[in-house]
Amino acid sequence: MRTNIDSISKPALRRMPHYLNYLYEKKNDGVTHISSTVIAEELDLNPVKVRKDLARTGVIGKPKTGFDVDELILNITELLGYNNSHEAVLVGVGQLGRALLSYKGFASYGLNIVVAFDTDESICNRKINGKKVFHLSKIKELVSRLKIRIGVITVPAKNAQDICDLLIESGVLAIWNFAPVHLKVPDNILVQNENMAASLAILSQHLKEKR
Amino acid sequence: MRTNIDSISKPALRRMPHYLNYLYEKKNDGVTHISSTVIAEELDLNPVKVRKDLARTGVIGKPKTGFDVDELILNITELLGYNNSHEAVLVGVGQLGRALLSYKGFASYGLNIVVAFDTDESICNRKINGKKVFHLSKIKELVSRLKIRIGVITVPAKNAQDICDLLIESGVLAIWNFAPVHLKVPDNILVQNENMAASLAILSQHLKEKR
DNA sequence: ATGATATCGATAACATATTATCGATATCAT
DNA sequence: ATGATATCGATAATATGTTATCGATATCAT
Repeated sequence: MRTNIDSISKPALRRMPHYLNYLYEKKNDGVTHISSTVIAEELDLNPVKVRKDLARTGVIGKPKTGFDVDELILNITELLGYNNSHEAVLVGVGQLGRALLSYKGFASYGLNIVVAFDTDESICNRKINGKKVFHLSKIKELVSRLKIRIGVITVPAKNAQDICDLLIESGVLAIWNFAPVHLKVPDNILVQNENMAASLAILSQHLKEKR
Repeated sequence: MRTNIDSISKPALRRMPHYLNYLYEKKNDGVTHISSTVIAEELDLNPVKVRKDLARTGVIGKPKTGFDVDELILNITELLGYNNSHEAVLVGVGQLGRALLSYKGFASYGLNIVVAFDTDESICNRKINGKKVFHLSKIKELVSRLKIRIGVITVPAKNAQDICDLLIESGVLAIWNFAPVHLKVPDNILVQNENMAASLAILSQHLKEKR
């Protein structure tokens, strides 16, 4: 059994950003302390689960008062690595790629897409939201020189594996994959699939059950 | 204990589109039969898990031969409701909204975004990818008249709850939420959060563990 | 035909995640 | 000060999801 002190379950980790959003809202409303009960209520979670998650951040709550909002925000932000921002590159400047490049919100999540790549000459050497688009042939040189660790894949399914390989060759350690394919990678590389189809499956199932 | 014959776990459901993609690839390569072992190998899953998932589709495999690819494709497609397409509306025609409107791929997932809404007059009454953008004030009338059941929310966080309420009032049963907030909804309504921040959390954690 | 083998499908063991229970403690009202 | 109460945090119970085991069966080679 691996009881790493630093290990945190993926489900728990995925909940953290939710807590953070919620806490920011509350802080904005002038709230300084909040109980796990209330959080659970408003986020439709089990209070015990919330307490467990929050305990994981190292913040300790006070009976009758709850947790210090600022302290929670600080620790969750730290835990999620939103402070020390990660630089990333994006490959595939289609509609979706463009949307992600234009999205200002990633900064607050500690992600900073610094450059993009595409094979289409007509898009290259432009800027989108201040980020320059290079031809794919430049990727290895740039990624390794800039020591980029995250690659975002927004190319068509059929090209995704090749791009993935290229990214890993260039030194990328984690891949955010928007292409609907399973990517083959070495053990030490993480692939996070952004899985629209899977979400749709759940929506569709819900509608089926309603009928 | 609820042992509904029709119930399928969410994790399993989320895996289904993966199988489907993979099976299409294989079919394309001329493969007619495939074993759970091979699928598991290539998708980095446990073979038993694959068998369980496939069993859930109703297809029965043959020892030594494996499962019939066409049959699997058919049944999974059915299970996921990709045949009887669901019509949806999208609210919030910003960068992301536009990208989703332009994405042709949803059709094959049984999702059809038919119209979009926004409050910005300057975007209204145009078409994006053949889908007309209406002013938000028209939403209730249109959604209820067209009997739309799915709403896609791509508005800023602060407006999301209001839009959500509006959609539900108009008769929507399932919501695909891209705004980073927790939406409060009645029990019978499903919210599927597309959770970029959560995915980023996992990426970031991986990088932290590498260091 | 017969035996070897790949594969299935069912059951059981295990791991993980969620929920329930309960004693301890800080705050608040009296 | 004192007692009532909300809340925490630890431990236990449950549920869910994953993995292992194993007998049964269809195919293939001899």
